[in-house]
Amino acid sequence: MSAQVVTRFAPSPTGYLHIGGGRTALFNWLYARGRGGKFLLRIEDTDRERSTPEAMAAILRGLTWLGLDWDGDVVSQFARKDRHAEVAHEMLVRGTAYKCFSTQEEIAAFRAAEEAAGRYPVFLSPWRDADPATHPEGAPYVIRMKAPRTGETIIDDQVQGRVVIRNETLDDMIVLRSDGTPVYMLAVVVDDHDMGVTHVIRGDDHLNNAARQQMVYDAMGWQVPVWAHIPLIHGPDGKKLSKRHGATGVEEYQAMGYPAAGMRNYLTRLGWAHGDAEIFTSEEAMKMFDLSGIGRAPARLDFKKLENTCGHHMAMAEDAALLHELRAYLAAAGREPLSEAQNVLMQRALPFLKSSVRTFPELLDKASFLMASRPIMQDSKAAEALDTVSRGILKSLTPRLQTASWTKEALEPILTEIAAENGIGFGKLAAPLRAALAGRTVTPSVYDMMLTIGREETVARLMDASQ
RNA sequence: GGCCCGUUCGUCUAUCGGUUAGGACAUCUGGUUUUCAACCAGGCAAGAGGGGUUCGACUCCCCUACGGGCUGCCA
Repeated sequence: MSAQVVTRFAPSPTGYLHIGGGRTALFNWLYARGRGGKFLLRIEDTDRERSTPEAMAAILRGLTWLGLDWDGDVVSQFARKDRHAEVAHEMLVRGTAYKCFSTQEEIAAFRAAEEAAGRYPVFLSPWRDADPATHPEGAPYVIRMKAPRTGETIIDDQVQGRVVIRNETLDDMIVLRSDGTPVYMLAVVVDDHDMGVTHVIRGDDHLNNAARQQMVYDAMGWQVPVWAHIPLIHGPDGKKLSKRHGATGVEEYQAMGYPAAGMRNYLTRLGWAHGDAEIFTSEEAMKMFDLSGIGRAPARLDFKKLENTCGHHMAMAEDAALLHELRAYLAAAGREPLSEAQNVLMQRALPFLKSSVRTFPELLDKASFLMASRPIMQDSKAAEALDTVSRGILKSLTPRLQTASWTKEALEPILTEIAAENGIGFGKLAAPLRAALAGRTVTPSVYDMMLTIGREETVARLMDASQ
């Protein structure tokens, strides 16, 4: 019987949810959900200077949009500071940590001297093995971990493999500051242990830190979690993803109109693979996802593929869910909401509209014929299609539409007949029809449009255009 | 500077010592079509460089180059 899997996502609330962070959260979610485990959320807000409630709210919004639900309450790391301090003092008792009275000036001087001598600037505290009797009374101190000076620390990473770090390159890191507050490196370990985290899946910028953290686990006699350090996401030019590449925040992608399911699929495949699987639902991804499928090289963002993936998910989506997400998009992008009438028409049009669009803006563009209201304004190309002859044809068409039953089967013969009577191909008839119905030359099928807006509106638009 | 990680088509990747190095996106060509898409068929396209190990290396080892990360009383 194996213990339940517990993963977590632990962002710092210093800004919006970064796309890389979103993917890290996604991997943790997928791994836990696919194994009946728990996915926890912890906010690393110990840096009081940079942490803001706005940032925390933005991160939660980002995760929610991505569809990543977490178990239990959000844990505040700052709120657990007493527990962290307690562990630091327990390390003191165990003899795996010590009080260090060195001032920052002394440390800086030590480092400068080491560097000048061409050695590693690793600080070696003179208080490491000092007799407590020699401790200065009432002087401020930090608690440092008594890290092994020799040998090596081995991180058995599920993605990076066996990483060996020589202990001499690591210093006795501070676990508790002189003001009694814990340092991140201690807080993560204590929190992960207390929360029962079994698998730590995070960015590989923490790979080196893992060695230090593992020392804390060892010092406390706690079980080390399974490590999985995933590569960061890069911009299209291969450099670290930053603002100049465009969108880096998850919420920006929502505002650009990418469907969340497509975003999840794309992000899952970015840096992870399972054979030739490309398009899949989250449920399928949960079944397939495993740590061994994660690549070791950083991946670049490719908007073309993102769009393509989103296109598949648009087509796969259920109409009701898609309509719901469309309205959420409109709100997120600050666009005008659908009117009652537009909502009804949209429901009718979604089945054929969704099959050929990638994003919500594209969907709305294809739906412009139902978003517009009379009189329909023609763009220049559409106006060209409405020459005198065409207007006459449209005019002769309207009486027949009045009596036809409103199905594609019934309309098709009427339109082909009209085209034949006028000695033109169907294509020549479709152009002015498009212009009259949508005001453009690029539109969905004329039948789909007519069926969507209905007989009355169709006839009215044709009459308008034939004037 | 030191330490750690990485490098297969333009991009995401498969391969886990023996393959015509496969798939997807993009791109190009053709087909279909009432327009744009979508769709269908096909084409182009890759193991960073150099040394080893081996009967045989994209796969294992070393060096170099390039990219990234860490090196804080930040997280």
